[in-house]
Amino acid sequence: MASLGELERAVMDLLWAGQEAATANTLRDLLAQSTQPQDGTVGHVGKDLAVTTVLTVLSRLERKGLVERERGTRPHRYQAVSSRADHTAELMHEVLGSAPDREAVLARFIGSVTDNEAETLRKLLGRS
Amino acid sequence: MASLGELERAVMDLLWAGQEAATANTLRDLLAQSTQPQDGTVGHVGKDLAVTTVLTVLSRLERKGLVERERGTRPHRYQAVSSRADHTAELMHEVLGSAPDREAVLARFIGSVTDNEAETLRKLLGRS
DNA sequence: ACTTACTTCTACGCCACGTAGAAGTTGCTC
DNA sequence: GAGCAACTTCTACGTGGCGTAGAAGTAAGT
Repeated sequence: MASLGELERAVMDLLWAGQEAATANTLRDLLAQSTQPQDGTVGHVGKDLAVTTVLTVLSRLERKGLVERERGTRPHRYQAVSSRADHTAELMHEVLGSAPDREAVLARFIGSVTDNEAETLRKLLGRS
Repeated sequence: MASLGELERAVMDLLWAGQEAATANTLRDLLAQSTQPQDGTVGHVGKDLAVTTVLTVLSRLERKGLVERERGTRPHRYQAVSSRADHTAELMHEVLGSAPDREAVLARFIGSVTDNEAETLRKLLGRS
């Protein structure tokens, strides 16, 4: 239940980027903009999509529990359920969780982490 | 390019479990056995598959770079390219890699790790 | 040469996802 | 309060991955 499609990911990226809940139309516009001349934004460059397409995707994301919508307001407003960092961390746990040899995995994982990140991890883990 | 199907995963589990390279037939038998009365093995319980099915899956796994085969021997022998731990760790890096806020992700990640694992991680990270 | 074991090719059904039109609903305006 | 405009829901189609396997091709032993 982990992976997202390309468009789904693009939408999530937008939702994660903006702090406010967004409408389908807003998202459609943002998705269209992303392609403009000098594009800085990543992802799904400049798709000019129908609003219904965005809505379909949002529904699917809602079904997957990644997005929730306020049904009260007239144009429903959508927002990510959890932050990107939370979601990614959860994904990592999911990947790790399916392993019978968690420690071995962690060993490999740590083994191929950058020095900076190792330092970060040490700090996060508190003093040994 | 990450996720595996159910059968693909079952096959990988077998390849990861056995240390020797295996033939399609062997794998087919192992997949069939797994269902027997008192099953201990996880996964895909007791599918009685055609050998061609297993071969198809193995080809796909080969294409994905997870498996390699010796073409010399007459019944080709298949083996996992990397250990399960390596593969899982790689997956974790993949998940993490797609995040612009790696540190935040790591923070969340270790925030929800068991005490034991935190301890393991401290050991793995060693002193500076 | 014939049979037998093994491999490759081709294929079908299902489901996720990108994509969107058609149909239904709600709220504003005259 | 009837009609329009905006919005949502329903339905659907094309593509591609995966489970599944038969048909066709190839090699190896008798």
